[in-house]
Amino acid sequence: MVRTRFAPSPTGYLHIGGARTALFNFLFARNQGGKFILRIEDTDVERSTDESVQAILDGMNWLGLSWDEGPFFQSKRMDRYKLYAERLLEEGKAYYCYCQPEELQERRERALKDGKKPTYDRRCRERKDVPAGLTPVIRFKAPQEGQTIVEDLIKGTVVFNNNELDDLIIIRSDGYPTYNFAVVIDDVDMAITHIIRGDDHLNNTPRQIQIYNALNFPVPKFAHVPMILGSDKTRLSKRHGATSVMAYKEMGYINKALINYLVRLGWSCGDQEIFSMDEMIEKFNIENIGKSAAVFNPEKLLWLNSHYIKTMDIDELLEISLEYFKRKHEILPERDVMKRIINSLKERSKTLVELADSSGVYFYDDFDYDTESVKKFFPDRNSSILSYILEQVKKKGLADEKDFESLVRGTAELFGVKVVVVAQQIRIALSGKTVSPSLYDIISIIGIERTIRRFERFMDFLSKG
RNA sequence: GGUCCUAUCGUCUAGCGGCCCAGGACGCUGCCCUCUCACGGCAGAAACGGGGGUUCGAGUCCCCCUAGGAUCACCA
Repeated sequence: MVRTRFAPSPTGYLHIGGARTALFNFLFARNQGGKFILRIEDTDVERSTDESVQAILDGMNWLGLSWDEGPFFQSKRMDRYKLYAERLLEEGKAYYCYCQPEELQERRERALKDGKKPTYDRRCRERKDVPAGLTPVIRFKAPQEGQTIVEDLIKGTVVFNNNELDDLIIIRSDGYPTYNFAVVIDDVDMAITHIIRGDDHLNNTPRQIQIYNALNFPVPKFAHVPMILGSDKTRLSKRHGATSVMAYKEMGYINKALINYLVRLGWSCGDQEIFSMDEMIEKFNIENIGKSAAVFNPEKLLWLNSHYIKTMDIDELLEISLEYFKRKHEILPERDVMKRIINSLKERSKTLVELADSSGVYFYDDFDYDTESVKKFFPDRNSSILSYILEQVKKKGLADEKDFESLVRGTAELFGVKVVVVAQQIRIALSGKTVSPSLYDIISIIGIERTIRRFERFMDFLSKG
């Protein structure tokens, strides 16, 4: 049975890179009929916060990445790490080290200055005495000869010389385990079969394999996925814009669009660009994950978002866009009117924020008139075309869109002007601008009464010069 | 600096020795559609980092160079 995991440290929100790692783990588990486990790596007491834990959970939930087990917390598993550290100690595979952080730091810097490798010199390895007043750390006795080989599902076979790897600390002086140790114990306890994570961990992998070996644990399969880079090809960070998953929700992105964007960043399935969650699960595989880093491209994400806005079921679109409309307007019309509003706006909105922002024309009757537009389409402030149309509407009403169109065309012909001119004059009267949704959409949604009022208000405005 | 990873249009990518004078997508440009803005449709510009091999044949395999990235903590 395949078991994968996502193991973030709660030192901030769920970011784009983490979300993609989580997604790949999720998809692989689902594709294989396995389990997806969530684990919080909070052994760094200084930097871990409860808010971050919540932020990560929120992000996962919004993206729809549901986990089967957990969340497990490393901070609640201290006895497990202690147990195995002691076992290594007993078997002579680990030892106490009394070197203090300051002196280690100093030695590292000196080595670096002399152009040497800044590795730990193993000086406490054979130490027998117990210095008073010093709390020790526990170090892993790493093999000094031979090689450690990582068989990576994405990168292939990667060979590390053991003399490159030093005796890493597995238990800190405060009793907390370090990452490379805790991660091994956890993955074994949770029976993880496939470790899919960012390739910034590739260099850690041989150390972890050595610990698996020392403890006689079976080594899981590794798949190191390439990083996500910013537009300047450096690691994606705040400098490149929003990196928090929830910030994208704030900006009006749809979870499905973000997921869809993320899955295609580093993974492909022929020429297919659009994937539903079910399709992703069905088609996802590790073989088609690329080997090189990918640059995050906000334009493509925006395109996907607008695609989902355009093609999404209207009821669903209404549901998810409601909160954005509520942010913008005190009261909202009833459901079916909202649907018509959204339908008229969705073709020209790339985000849900844009969708809500562009809805003003349906909500307010007391808008300002854009001076440039008025100047352009009413150079002598003549409202005769509008008053003719108003007259016709009052007399005959408007049956449907066809009716409206023939009225506009008929009017254009009658006054000897282009259809565009008539349309734009109406548009300005109805919206104050030269850009708006389709005229008949506006008229039919706000109703004939408000349409007439807007006409009269504008003609009044014109006459006052 | 050591170690490790990577290298096809600006970007995401297809390509797993001949189907490639390299395909798709975003973006860009032009045209069409059109009551504006959009949507949509059509067309176009745009790439195998460089050098050596292997082979009848290389974007595809090997080596070197170059360029990016990652990592070298009592962070994860």
